[in-house]
Amino acid sequence: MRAVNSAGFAAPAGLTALPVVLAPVAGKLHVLLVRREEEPRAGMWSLPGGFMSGDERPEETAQRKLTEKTGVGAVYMEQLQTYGDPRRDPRGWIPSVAYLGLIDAAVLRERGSAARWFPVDALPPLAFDHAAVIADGVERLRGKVWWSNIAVGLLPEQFTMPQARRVFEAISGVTYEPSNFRRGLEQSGLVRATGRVVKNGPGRPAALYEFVDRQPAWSTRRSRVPATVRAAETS
Amino acid sequence: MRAVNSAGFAAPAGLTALPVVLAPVAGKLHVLLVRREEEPRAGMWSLPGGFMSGDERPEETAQRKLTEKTGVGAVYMEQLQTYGDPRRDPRGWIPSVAYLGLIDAAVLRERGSAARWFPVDALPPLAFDHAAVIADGVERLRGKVWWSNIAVGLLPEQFTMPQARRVFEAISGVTYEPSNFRRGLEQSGLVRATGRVVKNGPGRPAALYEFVDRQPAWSTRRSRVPATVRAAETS
DNA sequence: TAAATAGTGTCTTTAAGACATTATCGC
DNA sequence: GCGATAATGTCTTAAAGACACTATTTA
Repeated sequence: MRAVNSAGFAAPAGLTALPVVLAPVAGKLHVLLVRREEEPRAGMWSLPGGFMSGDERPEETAQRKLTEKTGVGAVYMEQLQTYGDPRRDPRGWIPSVAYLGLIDAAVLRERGSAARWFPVDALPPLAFDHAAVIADGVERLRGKVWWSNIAVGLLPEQFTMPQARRVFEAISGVTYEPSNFRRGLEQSGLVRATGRVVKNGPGRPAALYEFVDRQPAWSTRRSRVPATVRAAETS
Repeated sequence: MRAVNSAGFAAPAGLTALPVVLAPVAGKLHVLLVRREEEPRAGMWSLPGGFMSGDERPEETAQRKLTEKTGVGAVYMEQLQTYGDPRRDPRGWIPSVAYLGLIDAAVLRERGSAARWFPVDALPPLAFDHAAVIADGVERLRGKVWWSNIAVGLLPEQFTMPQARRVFEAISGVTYEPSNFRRGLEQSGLVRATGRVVKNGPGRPAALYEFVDRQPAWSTRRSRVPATVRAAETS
């Protein structure tokens, strides 16, 4: 499969959007996969990508493909990177622009769709280079979760500290000491108490928190802009 | 300008590589720009990009275009992101894959080429969305410089602490207290002393350091994988 | 009241910022 | 010796980890 544009330059045979949709399920980070219905690699598990059409922005394509194949949209979507090796797809030169999508796991429950959640540390054989793409998505999420409000995409509008803690634990794969977790998240400046509490069964009721910002934002905690505070004179 | 591939899908009219080449010059971070020779936007300053050919990997194209237009290659090159809005280029749907390139500023000295260094905080009017692309490159460099050995691309093989400090200061735009800078860089685990020293003029001779790793690597300092060390049991 | 869960307080260790002091060069 | 530059040491503050303790619910 080849393509040439009207000016004679080589052009890709197509451009695909490739959403890596992550969510914590049962305490572990999972990724959403679908079975490929067409050749090549028909029957294999893969990310729910698809061709871009050139009349919408790439993020829109990623969202649309996701919705078409799963019935839901992601709460959060950001670009990861582009995989453009000409030999990555046997059909020809087809670069993929990968996206990281996050979704409140409670929303999507594999409702008969072709999509299924797999733990990111126990993936089935995957088509193309999708295993590497997933690894990049997981790394991005782990790297940002404490420094940005990216977890907006994984928690309900209001949540308790233990709830947030379980989500963070699923993401990073470590166990947080509850009081230190609380202190860390409060000092991040990303969340605030709503004043409300919820009671679930026995135990002290939990206070409800919410994100200060639901648009992408960074923690107020210095992300290594240390140095003597005397900023270099901006000449 | 349009393109259609042999399977009938819409395809981009072309795919360009867009290197954002940064280097500290005279204590300030600069970016390498060229004058556009062709329409559209002929005569405007722009990043030294060019069309990918489909027979090389995108990073190779970025390096090649850079070398063609400036006579030198970057020491370090990593992908930033892809700008794929169909309306970003008046010629048609032409996504650009942006790369961050780093170079030892001493190497390239605008040797009559069409390329020129501009301070990143005093850019001329730029073609297309290149101003935003440069901003993304600068942000990536600033965000990584303390946490990875990305500065390998900006320093000679062996360097002194004051030398490294000046580079870091140019990147971040702040002034570091020398002894704290030294401690921070040493504790990063990224560099080691070679045992050699250099004398330049008056003053105590400076010890030479080198990067432990010249391939991309992360600082050993915890990048917020805090939590109780008892990692969650990997089941 | 006991078990369960949430939240508070505090002690210790480590990293970061400020700054004084010492070391080694050219002249 | 003196000025210049590099390197070391130390005091203070703030963040991170461990852990004991208190609070509020259901049964």
